[in-house]
Amino acid sequence: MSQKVRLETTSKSNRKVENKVDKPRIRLSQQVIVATASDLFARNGFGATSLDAIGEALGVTKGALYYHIKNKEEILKLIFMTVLTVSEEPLRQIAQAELPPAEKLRRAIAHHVAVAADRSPAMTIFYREDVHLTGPFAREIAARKKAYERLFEKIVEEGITLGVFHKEIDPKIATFGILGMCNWLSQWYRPGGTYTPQQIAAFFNQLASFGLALPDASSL
Amino acid sequence: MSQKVRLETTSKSNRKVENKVDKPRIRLSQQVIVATASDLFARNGFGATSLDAIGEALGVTKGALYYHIKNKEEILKLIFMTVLTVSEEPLRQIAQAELPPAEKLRRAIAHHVAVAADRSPAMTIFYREDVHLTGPFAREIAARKKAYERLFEKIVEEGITLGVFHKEIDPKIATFGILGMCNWLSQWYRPGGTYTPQQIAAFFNQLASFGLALPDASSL
DNA sequence: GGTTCTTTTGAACGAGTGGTAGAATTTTCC
DNA sequence: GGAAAATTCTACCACTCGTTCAAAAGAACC
Repeated sequence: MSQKVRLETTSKSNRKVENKVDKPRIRLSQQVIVATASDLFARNGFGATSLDAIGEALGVTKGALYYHIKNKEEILKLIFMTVLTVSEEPLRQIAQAELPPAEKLRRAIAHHVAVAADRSPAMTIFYREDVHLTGPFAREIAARKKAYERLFEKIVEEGITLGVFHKEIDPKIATFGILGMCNWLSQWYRPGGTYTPQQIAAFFNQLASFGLALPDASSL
Repeated sequence: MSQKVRLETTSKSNRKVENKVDKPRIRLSQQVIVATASDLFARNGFGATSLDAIGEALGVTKGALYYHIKNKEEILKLIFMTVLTVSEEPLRQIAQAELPPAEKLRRAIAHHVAVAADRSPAMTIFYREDVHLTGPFAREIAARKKAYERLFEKIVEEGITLGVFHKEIDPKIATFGILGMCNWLSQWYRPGGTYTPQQIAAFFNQLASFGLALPDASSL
């Protein structure tokens, strides 16, 4: 049939005499499958990424994948779980802490941006491929996603209640705005760019807290 | 699987009879195909939406679609073109107008939010399914998307140059933030919600221009 | 009614998919 | 070295999908 031509990596200790490829030869596991699949899903989409493609990226036939995973959807589920696991607890800590709302918001943005940047592929999948989840798991994810947003919203509400945030802006809309600002990272952020995630987070906090306009401008 | 819902073609000529219950029986055309496909693509994803499903939604076999469209990808292309067509020109007008940057920004946000709200399904597809575009068309879309962002960015730069916007925030990052805020609408906006697109746009402008924090707060 | 043009059908196709089973291979451990 | 366990490969299946096309059905016009 069609023989796939692969690039040969130059810097490998060839253990077997075969004109076969020498791939990274990493020990297969659920973890590495999910990691590799994340990259492919993020780049090409979940539906457009075949198990053959995942196997090939790992230097393995797709049959081998099934020893470590139940099926394709399980990979997707694990990616979603990873994002939630990494995201939820830190935000809960920040929300509960004894801090002024402005500081909470700053930390929440920093946290969210950090996750979005560190786990860029997973984050992309999290917000793009949720339509492929089905059944109770889909509902669980939706619920936890909403709970996460709610934590953000509470911080904004707290600021308004304490009189340090404008009360003209609806907390829900403000939350969606700020989260959208952060989540949009997955559309443009690339590691090694001009700014570090920390710097980006600082910019976003500046924007969300004080806006673009200079206070001494002509307007009120 | 599901049985085919039969149109009542058995009866006599029914040119003016509109009281059908089963299917809309709209005259097939490229336009209605694209419109229906947009809804399905937005809800279930491009890859997961079959031509059978589109045909069924229109009360027609998928073969009939091919009289009006070249192939599945063309539907996607048309959706992308629609979004750009509706978006580009108005923003260009705003960017070129003789207005203070703050007002330009306000109008740009209002415009973008309006498009995102009015064309919610198409907008969702525009930012989610771009991985399915291939060849020169993919590059063209990417270029025009970037050009659109650039117009936004110019407005911010102008504000900084004229000294009415903070110069601490990188214009590119600020633009990504604001656009992200708006584009995130596709994740949560539903027509008929609590706020109108105009109100949402006003909130977003408030946020982007002045931020959440009250100026007279303790901090600097 | 007859002719022509437009539109839809229905069936078929070929490629590609996720998934399975068992043989084959490699690793582990004694 | 060798048995047992762990892991991967090969071959295959059932199915779905996008696409094609000849034939049927409508519509329009005279």
